[in-house]
Amino acid sequence: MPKPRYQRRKQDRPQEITQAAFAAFAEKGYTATRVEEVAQRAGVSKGLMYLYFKTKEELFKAVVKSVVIRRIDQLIDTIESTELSSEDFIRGPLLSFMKQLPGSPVAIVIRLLISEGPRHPDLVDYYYDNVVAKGIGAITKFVEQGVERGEFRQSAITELPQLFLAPVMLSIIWGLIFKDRPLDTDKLIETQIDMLLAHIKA
Amino acid sequence: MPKPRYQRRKQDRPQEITQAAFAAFAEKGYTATRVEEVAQRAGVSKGLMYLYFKTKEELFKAVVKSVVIRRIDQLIDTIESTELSSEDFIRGPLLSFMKQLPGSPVAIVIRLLISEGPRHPDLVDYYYDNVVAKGIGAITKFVEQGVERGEFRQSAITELPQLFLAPVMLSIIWGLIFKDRPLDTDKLIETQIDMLLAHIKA
DNA sequence: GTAATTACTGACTCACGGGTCAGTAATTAT
DNA sequence: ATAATTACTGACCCGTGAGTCAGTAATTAC
Repeated sequence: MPKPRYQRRKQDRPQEITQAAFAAFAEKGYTATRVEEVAQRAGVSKGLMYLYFKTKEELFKAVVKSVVIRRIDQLIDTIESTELSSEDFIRGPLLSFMKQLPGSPVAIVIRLLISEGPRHPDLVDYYYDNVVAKGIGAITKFVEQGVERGEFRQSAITELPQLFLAPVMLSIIWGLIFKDRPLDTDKLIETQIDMLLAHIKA
Repeated sequence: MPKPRYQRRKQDRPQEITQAAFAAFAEKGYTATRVEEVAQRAGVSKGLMYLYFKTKEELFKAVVKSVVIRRIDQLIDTIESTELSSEDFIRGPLLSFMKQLPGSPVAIVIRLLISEGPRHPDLVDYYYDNVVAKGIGAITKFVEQGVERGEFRQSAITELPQLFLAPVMLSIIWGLIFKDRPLDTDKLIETQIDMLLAHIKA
């Protein structure tokens, strides 16, 4: 028969389904997304969904974990191996990293965690440990490095690495709520970096 | 009969119901909250809910609108009538205002708008016009006032009033997702103000 | 007091969507 | 080819919760 109605693709299904689910959740949020709809997007039947994920909630967890950015590990590696001065590193690689966050999947994950996080403390822990703590830790370590090198002075910022992330967070939330209203997120982030550097430079 | 089973209180019901609904939404979010539960909290039957609000969605809108902080108008009035220098005003009334936001109902509304906003563009507009635009406008106006007075110099910050709100936003989101993990939001906000002032003082 | 009014109740309906499973057809083994 | 295996389908089940409404009792009018 020339037209098999479907192919067996056990290997690829999970990925394809989580990808489809991520797209759907991004558009409608977790609750408003129907399992049937994810199935359609992934090109499978509703029944198959439940062969790969026991429940909708389990699918949800798989989706969130699937977008844990490994880029953060990249960034940490870069910090450790860079030969740039602290300031140049901040104005270069770190700034680029920060600028792309508002448009990245991280924004969606933030939305999902705000909506559904309270019902999934384990997921929140997971994200905190693997993304937030790492990111905060990297920034802290980096600032301390700058102090050791004599480029930066001691200041409150060593204990408040969140100040680097504040404009990123605002940009993300702004984008989530006020999608269409303009905001120059790049300039916002740049200006914050300017201020921070002015504040800690030795 | 000494024990009437209920009292008729047409006047107070709407308020009582929206208050109960706000509390419930704050705890569980919109979708996970059952109309029946709000009814119980408000001490009325489920049926009565529908005499005051045609649908659950309409109740939702009423709730969000009910917490549109009039405090923002207060703040604007204060700006216009203050005799403090620009810096003193920022370090005083404005700082206090900012510090109390993360623990205020605004945080809840942010959560609700992130979760449900995409399905209620009119509500988003309403909130933007009556809270965000006003707040942003007030800060902008105030900074410009400082420039006119010669206290501040021209800078990118005039066009980026969101820099004032960035640490507030981060504090709010942090509180929503990582409820229990400590963050010194007051210090975060204070330090941002310090930096901003250092950056724009003439 | 009694009647008229209406705020309020709670048992009901019904659509919706998560989850199931007997059957089917693609694949693999023989 | 044929049988054995199993990835996959889609019609079905059933709990849940939004929304209804006929009836009830508190209030008001007389």
